[in-house]
Amino acid sequence: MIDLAALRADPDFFKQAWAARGVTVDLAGLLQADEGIRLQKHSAEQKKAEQNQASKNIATLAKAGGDVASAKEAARRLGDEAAVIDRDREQAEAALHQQLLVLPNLCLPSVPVGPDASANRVAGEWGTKPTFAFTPKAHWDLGPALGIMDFERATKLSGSGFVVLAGAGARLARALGQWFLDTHVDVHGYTELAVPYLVTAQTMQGTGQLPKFADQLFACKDDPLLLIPTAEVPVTNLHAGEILDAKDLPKRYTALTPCFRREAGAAGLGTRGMTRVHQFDKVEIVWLTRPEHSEADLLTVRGHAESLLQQLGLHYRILELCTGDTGFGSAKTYDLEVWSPGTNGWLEVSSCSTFGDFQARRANLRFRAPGADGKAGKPQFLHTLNGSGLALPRCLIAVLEAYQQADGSVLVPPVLRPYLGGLERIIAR
RNA sequence: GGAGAGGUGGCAGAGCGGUUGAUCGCGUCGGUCUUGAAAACCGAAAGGCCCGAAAGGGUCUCGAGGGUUCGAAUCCCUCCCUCUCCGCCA
Repeated sequence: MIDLAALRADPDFFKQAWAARGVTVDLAGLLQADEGIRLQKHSAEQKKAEQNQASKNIATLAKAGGDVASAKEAARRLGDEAAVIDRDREQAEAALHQQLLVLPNLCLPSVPVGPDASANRVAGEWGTKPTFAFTPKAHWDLGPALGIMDFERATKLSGSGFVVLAGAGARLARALGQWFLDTHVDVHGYTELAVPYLVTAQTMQGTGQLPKFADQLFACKDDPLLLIPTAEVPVTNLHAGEILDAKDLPKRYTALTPCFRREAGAAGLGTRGMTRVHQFDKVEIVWLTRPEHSEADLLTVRGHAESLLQQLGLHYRILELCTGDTGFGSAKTYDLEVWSPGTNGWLEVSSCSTFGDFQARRANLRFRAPGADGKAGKPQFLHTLNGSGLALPRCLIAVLEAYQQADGSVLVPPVLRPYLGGLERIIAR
């Protein structure tokens, strides 16, 4: 949610920032609605102030034994008048609120301006593309051949867009998740959380999935709960409505959860294999931090995700998303894309973003820092960040394809072997 | 799912329908005292919004939403949550 007071103060700034994202907003309409609401609020409050005063007078008058009938009538009228104005105002406010909820965040000045993904900037590259003395296979051939990946039976169970992992494949996926989590906790210093996978609509609104992206969420039939599309949702909302102490910031959490995504609009999911599925596991890292640190913290988050890819020995590149490709709530995003030799393309395995105070406003995430005078300062919105660290299926794909051998077997990256009981090579069986 | 109890400020816990946005205590912060600390004493301290350059003024908030009333933390209704007991269950 954007700051309405800031919009009021400098509409042109917002207009330009939204234009950079390719969004046109009816600023005049917003400001007019805002102005009207504030006028209504003021006049209703004046009526209420008069009514409150009248009520006090009635109390003293009644104690003195006077006749209060006409005073009551006058007070009632004031109350009724205030109620009429309030009703109108509440309607206008709700309408304005709905408009604000679907407005995207502004990008930071450092974000490259551009219309779409073609304008994203490659901000770095690590490692080199592996070379093969044979033609490397794609994971959708490799996996089934090794007996560790079963698309047909998954379709039987759940329809298209699902996968069953078996044997060493299932264990390799689990190994990735465990190792990601352990690294974040033991090396990077995160606090691990195990969170609900079903959350309320309000929680979804806090991080920005609702109301705009309702068609991407799985919902329960008989309960008002929704399946999380990422751990970002429950983790970022963990402290919703709270005022945190500045000395407790930054809060740094990590969690491994399944992610459920309808991928509506991606006809047939658009891709073969398990690059895009309705359910996948992901380790997420989330920061709640002080506003002045958030842009620097974003690089730290990205670094934590990168270190995993480096230790896995996977070639990857860093994309700095342009204004037109930056997600709805994000102020700045880096994507990490890993090289997939089997498909000769890049796979997004991580997206690291700072949201500024956009989510904090929605979820009412605040902190209190000591003021200049040493006294407790006013509560203020904190900043939220998150990054995938990392998404499991595409890492699994990259590992299988990059570590495949001429005989169809796959070497296990050394860093994962302890999690696979020492297994060094996955062989068809 | 059934029965009962309850939801008040960081915590604990009062609160006849009328200066109660809220007693007291603990904790927190500032100060006095002290070499320093503790103790003691003094003092400060909820949040949102509106008007205002500011000073200040106003309004709303005692789980949420409605209702009764001139006036609701206090009365009524609905919902949510917590606790205890029972049932079911990984």
